[in-house]
Amino acid sequence: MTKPLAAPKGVYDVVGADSARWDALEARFYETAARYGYARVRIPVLEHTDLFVRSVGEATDIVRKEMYTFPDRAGRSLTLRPEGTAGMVRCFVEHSLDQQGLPWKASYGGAMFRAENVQRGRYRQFHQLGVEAIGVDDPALDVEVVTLGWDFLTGLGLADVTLLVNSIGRPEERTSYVGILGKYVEQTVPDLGPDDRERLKLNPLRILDSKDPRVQEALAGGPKLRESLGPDSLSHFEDVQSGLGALGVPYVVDDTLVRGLDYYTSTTFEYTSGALDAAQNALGGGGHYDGLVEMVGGPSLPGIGFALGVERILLACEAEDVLAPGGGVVDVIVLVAGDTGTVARLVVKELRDAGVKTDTAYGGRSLKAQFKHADRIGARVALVIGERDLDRGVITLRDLGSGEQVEIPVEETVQRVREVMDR
RNA sequence: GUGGCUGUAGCUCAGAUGGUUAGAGCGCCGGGUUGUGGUCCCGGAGGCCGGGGGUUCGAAUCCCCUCAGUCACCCCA
Repeated sequence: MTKPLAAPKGVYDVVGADSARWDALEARFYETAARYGYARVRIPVLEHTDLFVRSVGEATDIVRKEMYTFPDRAGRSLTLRPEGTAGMVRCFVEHSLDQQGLPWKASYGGAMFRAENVQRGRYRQFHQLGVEAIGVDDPALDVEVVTLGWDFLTGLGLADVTLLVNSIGRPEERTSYVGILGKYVEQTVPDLGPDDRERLKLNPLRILDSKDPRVQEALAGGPKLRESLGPDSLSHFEDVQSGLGALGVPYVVDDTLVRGLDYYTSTTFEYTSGALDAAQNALGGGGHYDGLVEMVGGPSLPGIGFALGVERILLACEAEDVLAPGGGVVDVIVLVAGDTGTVARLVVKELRDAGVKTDTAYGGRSLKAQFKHADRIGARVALVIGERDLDRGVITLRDLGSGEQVEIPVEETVQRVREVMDR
């Protein structure tokens, strides 16, 4: 016996009904995105490290301590993507997709990697579904993107979802606010904790997330980001809000909503679930990224998008008891009684060719055991290919739901099975 | 990365103060029904008690380390 090997920390297998739910979730997402005109693209999991350092931002936790980075055999530094937007923008730039009509609207999904400590709803390999719309600056496009995510989440049956929106303005507006804010906080709360001191140094806007009640109290009476925004930013944000209102999408303005990636500008938003534990309640989020395309080496074009966490959504669905897995793995199981294996396999093939999900019992076990197996895997119909019946040109069809059982001519198999399935 | 809690059969969990062959329920396999499941009855298989080291005559039980999970912080999906 070799030593049992387990999956590494923070990664896991998705098996059985969980996998079926996963498939259903993904299918719903891409279908929703397609209805909004977002076509699916597939981008690599591996990128040059520099892409993330430049786009996500050197000061972010992701880049500073959470990336899976390693040299390839030629010594180039590669990184397992910690998020999807950077790669999507790189794809857009690399293929000059701005030449194909703007905005470029695309959806994507897949595994992301961050070397964080593991918790429920937080893994080292986790999965996101997202969209990006690049090339046009129009508040109506913001509204479309935010609405798409909202439609998808609520369309799953989730009721306890809150949409938070904010505007963090242009970089220069933010810089001036950060200066005011930093001074204000330092003066009001001179003995800041180490966490907040670090925040102020590396990413001052995140002081707004402080857990220190004194800081929160000070912030309540302090300068607001909104007050540093220019008229363009303000009117853009107002248009977004009125656009959401016009479509009946409920939102909450949260002026402390600051996202952790450097490339965000202007509109930011987040979907949270009240059904999840407070610490891990974000289902997803996104925002505008107006300097990113240029930063990656493309033209100066704006973009907006979001990413949703598959694991978080699945957790929320579980908590709200929606997105129940559908039927069994197979509809029909073909059982063998006596020396009829050859005929049984032909019947199986015929059903499969006809598009019926079909399995059969292997291993030459007793009919009783075969029936138990049929029940176990959730088959709806059992066909018994029996030696005695076959002599008369018939097989036995049993409806496993009702227990009704009839003999049918073997050549009518597909047709009779369909009749049972349809009722 | 830091701290708390947890780790016994496929799953959920019992195993006071260390003491003989580590148990239950469910599940699985077989039989009762030589061709009939989901109910019932009977039987069986399946455990380096997460891993390593230590204390002890003796460790699932106590100590240390390690791995994994979980919760919180941090951060985010």
